[in-house]
Amino acid sequence: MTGEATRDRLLDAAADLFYREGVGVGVEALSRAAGVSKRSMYQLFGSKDEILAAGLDRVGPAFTAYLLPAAGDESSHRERILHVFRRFEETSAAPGFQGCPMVAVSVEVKAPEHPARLVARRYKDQLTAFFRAEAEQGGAADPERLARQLTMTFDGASAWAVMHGEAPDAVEMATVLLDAAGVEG
Amino acid sequence: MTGEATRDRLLDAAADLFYREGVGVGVEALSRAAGVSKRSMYQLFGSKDEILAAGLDRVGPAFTAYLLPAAGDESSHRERILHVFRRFEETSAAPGFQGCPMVAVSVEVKAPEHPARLVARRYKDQLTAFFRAEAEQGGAADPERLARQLTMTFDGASAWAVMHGEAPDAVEMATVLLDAAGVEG
DNA sequence: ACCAAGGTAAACCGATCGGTTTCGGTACGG
DNA sequence: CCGTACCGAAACCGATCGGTTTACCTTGGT
Repeated sequence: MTGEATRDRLLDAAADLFYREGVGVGVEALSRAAGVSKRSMYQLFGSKDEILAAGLDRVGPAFTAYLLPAAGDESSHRERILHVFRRFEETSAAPGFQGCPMVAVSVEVKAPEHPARLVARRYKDQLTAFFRAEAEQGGAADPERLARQLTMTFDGASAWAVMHGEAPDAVEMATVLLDAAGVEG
Repeated sequence: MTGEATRDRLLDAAADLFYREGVGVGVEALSRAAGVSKRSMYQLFGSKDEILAAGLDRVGPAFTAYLLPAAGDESSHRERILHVFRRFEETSAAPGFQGCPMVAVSVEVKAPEHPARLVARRYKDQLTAFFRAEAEQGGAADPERLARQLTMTFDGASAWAVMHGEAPDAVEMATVLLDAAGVEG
């Protein structure tokens, strides 16, 4: 097996396992689940922390691509923003939903400068940047502020879903904020 | 030392340590930090999980008392709600803030029926219930919905603070929602 | 003065932690 | 046809995991 494939299998398993069971899972269990020997793991990465960060970085693009509207999307800026919250409501209702993976890692890893936390923040900032750009083009009174509020709505709804086992109405709340900011569509 | 005091010292240390370092801390470290022998720990509680739940339950009342306005408070319902977010902004700016302890435990512990998660949800529901009561008396169009939105604002702001190391403007966002729901004051 | 009750310290249990190393293959390029 | 680069299996390292147990000590009530 080529090194690329080994690396991919490892990181996929890492992302999945760390999300489902928490960052406390041991490298032994990870090795087993990934079908990759510890030897190979430690030749590809220097430590479990690096694997955690790289695993997050691997699912990051899928995370973004799933939430954001498709490339050729033609709907209004308001609708493009609401698309994110519709996607959210889909996933958060599914069994086994453990909250936003970026937030989960940031909460579980206490060291603020841990590489995985930097990765998590990067993807979360991507989401906020998307909101800001759409808010701006949508004519929001204060795009920066609205973007921050929408991101908080996303993560607040995520926390609600974790604690109550059911998705709250995130689209509705985003709508209120869009209305207040004067984003039509 | 009386049994009460031992129990209290243990639970205080547990709440503090589990919050600061995560639920992964070992019972050995907890025993050391609390100044309570493992023997005593396991006579008072049956397992680490029970200690975790009991520790959360011990700080719960302080958590609620800190956020909610004082008993004899005379301000408007709107102001009483905003009081919670002002309190939040105080704490979330402090160094070592790791997010809402109730959410943190719910994220770190993956088993949905873990006793500690039931405790966490109970206190979070207390907060939502407070919002709902104030929203109702404040003349909100849909008190239940507003209460849910305010709780999501609280937890969303908490997540933002964890990821960015600085408190977002939660009071401002709550204000937008109060305005939209027609709560004056 | 004495005896439980309840505390501590510390050894101990098997399992697992993150991480390293050894060994034996096996596939591929010269 | 052979070297070598990569791989997996598994032993191994000291440390720690959650939890139990033994042995000793302090304290308060009678």
